[in-house]
Amino acid sequence: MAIPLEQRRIAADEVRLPAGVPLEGTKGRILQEALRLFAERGFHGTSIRDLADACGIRSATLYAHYPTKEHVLAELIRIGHEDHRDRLLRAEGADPVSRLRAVVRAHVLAHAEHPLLAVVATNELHALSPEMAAPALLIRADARQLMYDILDEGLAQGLFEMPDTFLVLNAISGMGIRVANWYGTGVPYTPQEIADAYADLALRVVGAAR
Amino acid sequence: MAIPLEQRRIAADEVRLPAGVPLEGTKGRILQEALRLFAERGFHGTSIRDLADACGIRSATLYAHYPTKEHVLAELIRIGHEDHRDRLLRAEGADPVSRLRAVVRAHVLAHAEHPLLAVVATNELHALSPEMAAPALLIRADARQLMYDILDEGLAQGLFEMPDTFLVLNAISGMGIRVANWYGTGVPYTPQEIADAYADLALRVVGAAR
DNA sequence: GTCTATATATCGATAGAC
DNA sequence: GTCTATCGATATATAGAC
Repeated sequence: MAIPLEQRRIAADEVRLPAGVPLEGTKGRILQEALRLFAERGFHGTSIRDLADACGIRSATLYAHYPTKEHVLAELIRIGHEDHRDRLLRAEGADPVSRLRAVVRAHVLAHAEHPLLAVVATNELHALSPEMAAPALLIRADARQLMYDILDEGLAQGLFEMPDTFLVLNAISGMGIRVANWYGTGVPYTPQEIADAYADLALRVVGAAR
Repeated sequence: MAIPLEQRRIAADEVRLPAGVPLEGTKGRILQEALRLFAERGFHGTSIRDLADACGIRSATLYAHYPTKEHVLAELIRIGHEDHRDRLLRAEGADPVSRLRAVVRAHVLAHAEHPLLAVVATNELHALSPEMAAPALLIRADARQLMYDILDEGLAQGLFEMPDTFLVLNAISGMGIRVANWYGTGVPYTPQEIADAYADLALRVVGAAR
């Protein structure tokens, strides 16, 4: 029986990876099918044979491309975190208001344009060994600091008016993260529209004078 | 090796269930250990032997209390959704502004006071069969409608000013859901303080005149 | 209700032929 | 690089004694 849309971890169907990720050949196929299955069922809910079946190969063939199942997950999580980081680093603005707008847009776009990847990166990190998870944790810490800097600067310049930086950062971050879960089939907005709307909401949250 | 805090799915440590849930005896012990393990590692990442070991019993003994592992998860998800629903139903207010404040407070409190339960209810629903997931889906739909009604009424009365009800609802809902992931050890706020702060943020998000 | 013992299926991963 | 075949470990769940 098909799982109802509301029960799924993700509303999106389309399997998509950021530009530059090699999709050719069996290795690319494995990565895409792993993305779909890990997003839908989780890492531990997907067997090596589920993955091989989805790729149209035998399970032993997987090991010609990846040393273990965990390495496939680690690769997806690396791609997801690097894509998110690169988007944030490209987000620029002349002042805290426009910087916050740009960063929130980038954050939301990452989750709306690659929802499966974002769900895996967010929700399956715990399945990695601490050694394999470490690079993603560094990227996360940088992203967090980047957002803190914007909020602090907006406060210092008297542009923002917030009850608490920590809580506001978590609120803005969290509402973007959840986009990956609900954006997909049947949602009548483009990722750009959602990003724009959420950037406006973030500016309200920080109390930016408008 | 212990998993670093930042890699965990949850920051909270304390295993707690809502008032009224029976905790006595082996059955209560199983429920509490399952809550801890399913929140930390996920349903598919927890074996029946992991659970039995945590309870200090043999795996066969589990089946004297629950017919399958899935039934243990279903029970936790039922408790989580019913607690959340009951909190929302108790949230009252004379006008849309105070109703929204009360509902957001209740939503956030549910996630901050029972973060493990909320993480399991939110993130492991997909692991249930559609039949066992159905009751939770009904409760979710009701909660969503309840929030929609408040936003619509606030708009109709000219108290709120929003770009889009759907996006705003998802934003407010999402920032509360994520509280379950980050609230816990080392966070220097009480659930009440977070709930109050997030209620203020939600009022900013809906553009409530203040 | 809890145990020992085990049935049966599936797990991740490997060996070796082609 | 892909296959067939299989290893050894582990999965969920059950049978039957106490």
